[in-house]
Amino acid sequence: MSVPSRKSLVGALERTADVLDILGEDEFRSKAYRSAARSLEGLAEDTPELLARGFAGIPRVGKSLAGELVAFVQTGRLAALEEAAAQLPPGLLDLLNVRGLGPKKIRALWESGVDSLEGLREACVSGRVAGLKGFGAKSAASILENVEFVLEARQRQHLSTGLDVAEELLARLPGLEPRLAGDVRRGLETVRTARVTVTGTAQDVTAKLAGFVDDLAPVEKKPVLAGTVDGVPVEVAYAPAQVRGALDLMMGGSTHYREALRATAKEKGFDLSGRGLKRGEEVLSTPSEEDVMRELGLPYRPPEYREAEHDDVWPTLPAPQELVRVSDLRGMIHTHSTWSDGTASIADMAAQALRLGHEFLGTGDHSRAAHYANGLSIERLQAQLREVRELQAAGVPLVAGAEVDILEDGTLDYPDDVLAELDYVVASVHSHFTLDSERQTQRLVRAASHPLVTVLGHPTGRLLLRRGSYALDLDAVMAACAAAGTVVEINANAYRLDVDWRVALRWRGRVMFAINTDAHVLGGLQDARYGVLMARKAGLTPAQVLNTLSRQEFLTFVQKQRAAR
DNA sequence: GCCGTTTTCGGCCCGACTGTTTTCAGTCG
Repeated sequence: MSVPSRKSLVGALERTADVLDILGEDEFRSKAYRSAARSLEGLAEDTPELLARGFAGIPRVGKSLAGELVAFVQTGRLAALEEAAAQLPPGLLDLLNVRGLGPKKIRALWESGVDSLEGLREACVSGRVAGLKGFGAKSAASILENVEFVLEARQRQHLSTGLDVAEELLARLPGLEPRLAGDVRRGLETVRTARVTVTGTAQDVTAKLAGFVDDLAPVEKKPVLAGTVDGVPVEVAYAPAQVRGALDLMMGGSTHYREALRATAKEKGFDLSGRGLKRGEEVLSTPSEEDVMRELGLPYRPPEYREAEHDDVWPTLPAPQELVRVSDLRGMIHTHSTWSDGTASIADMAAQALRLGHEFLGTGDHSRAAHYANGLSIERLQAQLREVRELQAAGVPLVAGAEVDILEDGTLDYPDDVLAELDYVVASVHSHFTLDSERQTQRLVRAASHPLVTVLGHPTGRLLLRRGSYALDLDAVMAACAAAGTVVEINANAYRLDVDWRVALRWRGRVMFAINTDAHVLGGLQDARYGVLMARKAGLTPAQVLNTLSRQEFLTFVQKQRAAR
């Protein structure tokens, strides 16, 4: 049995909290599990180091939980979770993903006979939900809509999840030249399957993955083995070296691109499939994707640009080697600390950013309206500012900022004279998600046009696989950013990836973007990777990304931006 | 379940919104 990653420990603790909530246990007990999960998430060490010290000395993890975690690592079972989960139908926890449903409502639904998403959909349609105590026609309609969203989303994973699994596969397939394929290779924001390709045979793959991939089995008529890892669908496609190029192309997706390429090949008298490029009965030698394209007389299209949205524009976009990379990011701006709802101090966040090879950190804690996130009053903001200036004097490369709430009317949560003291300002929406499109648009346009706003944070508020954008004319907001010289955030958190890369692709060259992690924990700074993948799909070069500037250049940029307004 | 501590047990983030109620429970950020 493999050692569970720290991420799966976090997942197990969160799941325990969810189950306890639905069972109606002491809410503070479940909160303890949840805050222990947050605490583990924020650590830099992984499971072996934590096990070595018996999970001792971790904030919010006491003797009892430390013991449970040790047992979990050793046996793969979390006693508290198994005991609690045994009392629930297995499909019931999926209801937690439905917006508007919390533990209490889920319990009520369960008591009325609902035990799965499908059951809930049926109960909404039949009118049973609307008749339940505490529910009504409006909530039944909204629940139905959200259930459909979740049922659709259930087919997909966040990019971070898919990449974690796919990279674990790569590590377990040494000697077979393993490479990423499919959605994870193209860096799509959500993925259906964690897919890799190898040079070899089904036997080679099986020998290396037995015991790691569950239910590993051949896919009919394809050179592919499929299974699951932690419930995530995986596929490993294999081919001899001579046809590896065709395999990589065909397993590289998207479906749209693959089908178009097959059709073009057919027109030219070829047959292209995962088993190779054929002309008549002859299988052509195509060890690489480039070889296939050369035989077909077609230009090579980089994986980043293989979505339908790229069809008309990709030849005009920069070559992959010109696109922004993680190593181009010099500043990690829009980050949180213990001053608001982060788990690490400013000094620790800065040290971590430097360890990761970046040059400076920008603070960006929540403003006073964000009570739930321990948002900073003006007095606390100014105290934080003093701490930042002291750290700067001690040589820590920082810039001082804040993530300031955009209020309902589009004004900001701090007065201008306070904002002016900051080195930069990120303005974000965290409330009033349900305004109609016209008011929401006016609100964001007003904020984006504010003379002291540097960056518009996560512009649509979407949470991938959970909820879409609030109602909004996004192009009107982007136009306002272009007019005011306001930078648009590509929030790199794998659950947001907001603004969408398709929008960035469309507005590329007209507005500047910032790839921001919005990190609340030390490990969150590494999410920059996902934002970079989005920026690459949008065809962005370092010059189009604000935080590729040095600290001094960044400060100069903000000064010029303010002066121009 | 964790924490801080008056070292044994009480407190644990909180205001706004929604849809249901008929004064509020549940959810969200």
